Amino acid sequence: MNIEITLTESIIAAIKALYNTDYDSEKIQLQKTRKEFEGDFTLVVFPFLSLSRKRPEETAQEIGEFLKANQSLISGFNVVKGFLNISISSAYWIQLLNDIDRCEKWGIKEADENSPLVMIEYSSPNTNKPLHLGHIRNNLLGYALANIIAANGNKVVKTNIVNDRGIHICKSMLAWQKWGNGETPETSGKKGDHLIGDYYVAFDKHFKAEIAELMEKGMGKDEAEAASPLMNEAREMLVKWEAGDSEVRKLWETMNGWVYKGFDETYRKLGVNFDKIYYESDTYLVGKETVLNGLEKGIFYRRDDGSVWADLSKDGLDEKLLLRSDGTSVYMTQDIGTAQLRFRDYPIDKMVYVVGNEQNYHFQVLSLLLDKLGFSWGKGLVHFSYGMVELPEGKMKSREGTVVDADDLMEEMIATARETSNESGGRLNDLTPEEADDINRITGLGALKYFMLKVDARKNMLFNPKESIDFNGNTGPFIQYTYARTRSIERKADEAGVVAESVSAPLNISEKECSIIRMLNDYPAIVRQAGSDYSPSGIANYAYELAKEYNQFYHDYSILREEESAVRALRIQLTRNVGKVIKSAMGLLGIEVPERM
RNA sequence: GGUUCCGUAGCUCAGCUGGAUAGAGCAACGCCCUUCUAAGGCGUGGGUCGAGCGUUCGAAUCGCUCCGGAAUCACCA
Repeated sequence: MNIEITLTESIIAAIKALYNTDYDSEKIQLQKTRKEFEGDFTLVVFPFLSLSRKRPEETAQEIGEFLKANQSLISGFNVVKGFLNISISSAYWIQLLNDIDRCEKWGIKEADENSPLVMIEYSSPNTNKPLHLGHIRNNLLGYALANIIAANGNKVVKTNIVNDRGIHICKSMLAWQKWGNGETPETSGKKGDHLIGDYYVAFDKHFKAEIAELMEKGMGKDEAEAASPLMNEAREMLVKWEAGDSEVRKLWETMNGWVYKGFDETYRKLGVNFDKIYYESDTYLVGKETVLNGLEKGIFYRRDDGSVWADLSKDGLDEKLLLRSDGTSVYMTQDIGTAQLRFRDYPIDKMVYVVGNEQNYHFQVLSLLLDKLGFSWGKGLVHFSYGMVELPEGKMKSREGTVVDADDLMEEMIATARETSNESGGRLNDLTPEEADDINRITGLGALKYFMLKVDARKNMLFNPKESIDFNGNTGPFIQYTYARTRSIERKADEAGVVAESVSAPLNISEKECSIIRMLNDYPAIVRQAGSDYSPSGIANYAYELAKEYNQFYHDYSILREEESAVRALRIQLTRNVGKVIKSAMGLLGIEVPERM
């Protein structure tokens, strides 16, 4: 039984007995007592003044006395102004710790056959360049969110829609044909996605040179862009692709294959994965079909020039183009097609799209369109909208070469972790190089992941490379370090043969221990909250708070050397459960924790 | 211009279903490694919570109006 619910019920009983009034449990304001006051929970009594017709202090006092007399869990209370601070007995907290200890997965609710199915789309890369910092935020958020939703008792399908067709990939293909001399990932030693990215850049370079040349000859900018032979060639290639030209298709398949191999490596390193991958080349035609279907049903309308539109003015939005006058599809059409295919493949109850906030409007429209087309989850789709990642110099711009590459960044983080562990006394020296590498990989990536996840996803965030590599303070490695300590203590306790299976009252526990148990008690609610708010940052900040609290405890109290065996057992048990919860919370975020570091 | 989001310490961020003296980390300064991992702990300084008005016993939190910043409003994706 949850302690807060029990207390709330007691309070309602007290109000009934003292003031003969039925009070709604929703309106009871029970909160955790602030650190500087004594007690565990605080009842705000201001709302009861009109019932008691007494001053705040007196009201709090009489409610406190009633509670103390009628609820055995309450060991005492004190009154400060209109605040009634209630202390819960040590016996209860010890019992709770035992319960948590026995529980396999504290705070995690597993799905069963009847659980709703949530599909979550994230990553969604283009195949013409490697993943960058913005994708990292997307991938980490998407993966963490999937874990959090699953931990709240939902079936989860992680999906990725790959943008594998369009003018962008034709540009890379064309550049490779012209200047590649048959270069492959094998011959060049480059990762496939980087190789293709290089040709995309090459195209842009030559294209710009062409424009400059044409403008020198007296053309305007738009005119020059339209006349560019290079761009026209790319467009021709796209037309050939759409027509199914075998040569173009073959090249497309080869080059995309290189890119996928590169992406797979990046995803593996980052620790994210997918259950089902969709390709835009498979979905864009379905989208067209679905839109034409909608047109027949009168959901959409056709203009004189042949283009197809949705009128959303009744929903407070504008009109939206769905098919161009030449019959080709636009972004929105493709998303509709992808939705159609997904719905065929899975009994989706809820759809979550992890996509940047620059597309807020797009998803508002998509939600309405899917609803009109009869998708049951259309209206309630969640656009998990996250802010952009900015650099100290400003925004990332590929043209200005300020893009932070995902692979490079991960390598840099791991290298810095290696340096840091060497500097701090060579603490990994007794391990094999492979073991040490693994720990450096875990902490380096942990620093990166935690840095990205601790910030409220909605906000634009500043990524300062120097600061992110700092492993002090509110960082992933700090939490990992705390975990490594708890594991170390457990190992030592095992060696010494100390048994800490169960602890029983009577035992007076210190305020610090009590405070940590209270934090462990909060974990299920934190997971629930993160699930309903779609907020990985809530879990991240909780993990930090818990780690910090334990670190202070670690410094202030001896754990293994406490003479009294019951106290020692309690502290080891506490340590074990802090470790368990940290590992669980970090696991939800997709961050590994090392056994030592 | 319309819509949406953001504005909290020098910097990066928590806190936001209204509650007590607004919290961390970084940066600065001073302590603490013969004691379970110093990637640590303790302490000092630093704030008109963008501004104003309103609701309330009580506002960083809710409402309105401004001011600043971002995104979006393409037959681009």
